[in-house]
Amino acid sequence: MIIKLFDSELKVMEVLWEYGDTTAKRIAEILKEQVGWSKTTTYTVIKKCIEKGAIERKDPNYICRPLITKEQVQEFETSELINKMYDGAADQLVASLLDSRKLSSQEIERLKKLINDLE
Amino acid sequence: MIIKLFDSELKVMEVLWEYGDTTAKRIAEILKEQVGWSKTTTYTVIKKCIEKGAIERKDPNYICRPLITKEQVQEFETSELINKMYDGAADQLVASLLDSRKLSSQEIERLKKLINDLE
DNA sequence: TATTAAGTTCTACCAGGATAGAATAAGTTA
DNA sequence: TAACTTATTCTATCCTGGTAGAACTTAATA
Repeated sequence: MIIKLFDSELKVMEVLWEYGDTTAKRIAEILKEQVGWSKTTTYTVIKKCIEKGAIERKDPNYICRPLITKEQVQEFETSELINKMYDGAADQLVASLLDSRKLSSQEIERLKKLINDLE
Repeated sequence: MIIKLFDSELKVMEVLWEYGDTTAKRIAEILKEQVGWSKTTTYTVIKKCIEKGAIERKDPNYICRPLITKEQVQEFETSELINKMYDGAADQLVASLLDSRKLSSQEIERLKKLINDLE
């Protein structure tokens, strides 16, 4: 399933991913605290997420449950970046990362292991 | 230098990166052809790029010259993604790429080489 | 120099995402 | 059931990026 989430929607999803299934009320409290959102804002955005199929809310307790994982969104956003900035070539992105020294030596070690252990 | 380029600005920059230094007129022609932009739109966006320091235009021929490279923008956009979606950890992004099978086996081979040859 | 054409800027409109106040619905308790 | 609280939606505003028409300026040419 491919859904483009806006930044505001992402904020709501992140609460769910971090805190697990919970009520709209609770999400509102958390976002009030974290980013100062009014209760209404949170409810509006939750509604959008439900309409988009990113959240479902079933009786009896009206618990909000994410229908997409953080990994799915990561993948989607990453694909967008690759298409927009790297001509669709994922390896160019990695090459650029290695190149730009954005990775610490520990990270590089970890990746080296990852990639060599592949398949 | 850190500049956030909007999508429209990126279009102009991409023309410069691809075609090399050239006149506003030429850029307008290309973007007219490529994406249907009116001449005015192109000029407006070029102006924004100049104000932002992404393009310079010097006498006598009013040639537009990019002041930032595609690589810089790639790096910037990639950083944004990493911060937004991967808690600032670049290696998580790479791990996710390996995981999601976005990379062909050729690409993986190439990366394996790249990473093992590092340092 | 007058006329025309090309280059550039000024200004404005439009769409969409972010945000929230007021209104309404639903649930609770006396 | 009335009074009150809490949950939810309706509607609207604001802001910003994308886009371009009209006006203006500069250059070319008759």
